[in-house]
Amino acid sequence: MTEESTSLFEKYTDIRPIFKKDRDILRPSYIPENLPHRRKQIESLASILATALQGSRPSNILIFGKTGTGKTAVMKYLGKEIKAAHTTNEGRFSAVNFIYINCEIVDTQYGVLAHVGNYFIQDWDERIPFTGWSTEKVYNQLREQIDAREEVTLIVLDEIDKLVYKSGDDVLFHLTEINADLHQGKLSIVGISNDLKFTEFLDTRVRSRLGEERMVFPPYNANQLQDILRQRAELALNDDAIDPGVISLCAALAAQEHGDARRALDLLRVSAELAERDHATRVTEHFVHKAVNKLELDAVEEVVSTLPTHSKLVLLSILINEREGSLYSTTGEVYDTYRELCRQHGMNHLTQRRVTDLISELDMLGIINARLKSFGRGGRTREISLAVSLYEIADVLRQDEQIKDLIDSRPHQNQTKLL
DNA sequence: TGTCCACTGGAAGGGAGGGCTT
DNA sequence: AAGCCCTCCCTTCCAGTGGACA
Repeated sequence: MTEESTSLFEKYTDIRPIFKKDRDILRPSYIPENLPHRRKQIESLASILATALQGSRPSNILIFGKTGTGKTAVMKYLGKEIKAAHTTNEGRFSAVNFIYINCEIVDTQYGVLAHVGNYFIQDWDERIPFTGWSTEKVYNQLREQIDAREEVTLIVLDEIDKLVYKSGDDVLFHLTEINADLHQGKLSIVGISNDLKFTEFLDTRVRSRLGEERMVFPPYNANQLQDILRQRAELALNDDAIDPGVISLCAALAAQEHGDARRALDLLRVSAELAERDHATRVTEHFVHKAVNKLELDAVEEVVSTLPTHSKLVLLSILINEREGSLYSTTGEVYDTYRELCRQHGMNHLTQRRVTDLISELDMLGIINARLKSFGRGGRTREISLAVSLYEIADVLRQDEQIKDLIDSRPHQNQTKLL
C-alpha cells in the first residue's frame, strides 16, 4: 500500500456519517413507537375504537386539525395497535379490519368502494377492477365481503373533504347506512380533514351519522415540535451530528407555520441531507436556512413539472405577460397570449371556460395569485400574477422539451435574457 | 338608479379511454 | 361484437355579478 492510497481512503472512512442507517425515520410518514404530545388524543380515540375489539361497532368519528398536527400518524398508530391487540390476545379480542384510504389519491365513489372491497380479496383474479363495474355492483360486493365475517371493519378516510368536494357525499351516504343491511359484519368510519367547513356540504343525515364523535387536533407549539424532532433525531442521526441550535431553529420555523410537524421534520431531514452532501461533519443552522430554500424550490418544481401541457401554456402566458411589464394580467389577456402560443405551436387551443378552470387550479396550487376584481364598466375578472419567482418557473418550464422550444423561439419584440 | 362590461362558475352533456358482461 | 359502466377532460350554454359610469 502506498501512502497515497491510504490517505485516499482515510478521507472517506474518517468522515463520521450524519445519518444512522434508516433516514426514513425523519420522514413524516414514519410512525414511531410513541407519539409525543398526542397522548390525550390517542387515549380518547382508543377508548372509542376499543369497542371494535369486543366485536361491537364503534361510533363514527370525524377528526379535524391543520396539516402536520399528527392526525394521520395517530390513526395509523392506532391501526397498528388495534391489530397487534388482536394478534397478541387471540380469542379474547375479535379481529378488526383496518382500512386506510387517502382520498386525495382515491377521490371517486367507485374508487373508495373498490378499495374497501379489495381489502378482503386476496386472489388477484377476483379483485374488483379499477373500472368497468357499475357502482352498485361494487357496493354489493363490498357489503358481502364485510358481512362474510363477524368482525368490525374500520375505514379511515384521510382528507375526506377532497372526496366530498370532488365526488359528493353519495359514497358516505351508502357507507354510513350499510350497517342496516349487514347481518354479522359491522362498519365504522373515521374521517380526517383539515377543513372544518366541508361538513356543510354533506346531506344532514350523513353529517349526523358521520359526526357521531368529533375531535380537533390542536397545532403543536415550538417546544412540542422540538420534542418531536429530538425523538426522531436520536433515532435517525448519529450523536453529535447536529449543532444544538438546529432543532430549535427547525421547530421555530415550523411553529411560525401553524405548528406543522411535517414541515419541521422535512426541514430537519433536508438540512441533514444537505450537510451530508457537503461532506460536513455536523448539521449546522446554515444548512437549515439552505433547506428552507430547497424545500420551496422542490415544491415549485414538483408542481410545475407535472402540470399537463395546456396548464403549462397558461402558466407560460402569465409569465410572458408579467415579463413584459404588467404587474398582473386579466383572464382575457392571459387567454389571448395563450391562444397565440397555441397558434405558434400548431396546437388546438382550449375554450376560455376551460382556461378559467386551469387558472383556478394554478391558483389553488399556489403557483399564481388570482384575485377576483371588478373594474366597474371595465367588467369583472381575475387579477392574475405569479406567486413564485419568474426565473424559477421559467427554469422548470424549460425542462419540458415542447415548452422549451416555445420559450426560446418566441418571436416577441421584447425577447430578453430574462427567460 | 339603471346600464353595461368582462367575465365567473354552475349545469349538462359529449366523447375518448379504460374495462366488464353477455 | 355489442352493450354497458365509470372517469376524465373538455365544450356549450347561460344566469349571475361587482362596481364604474352616465
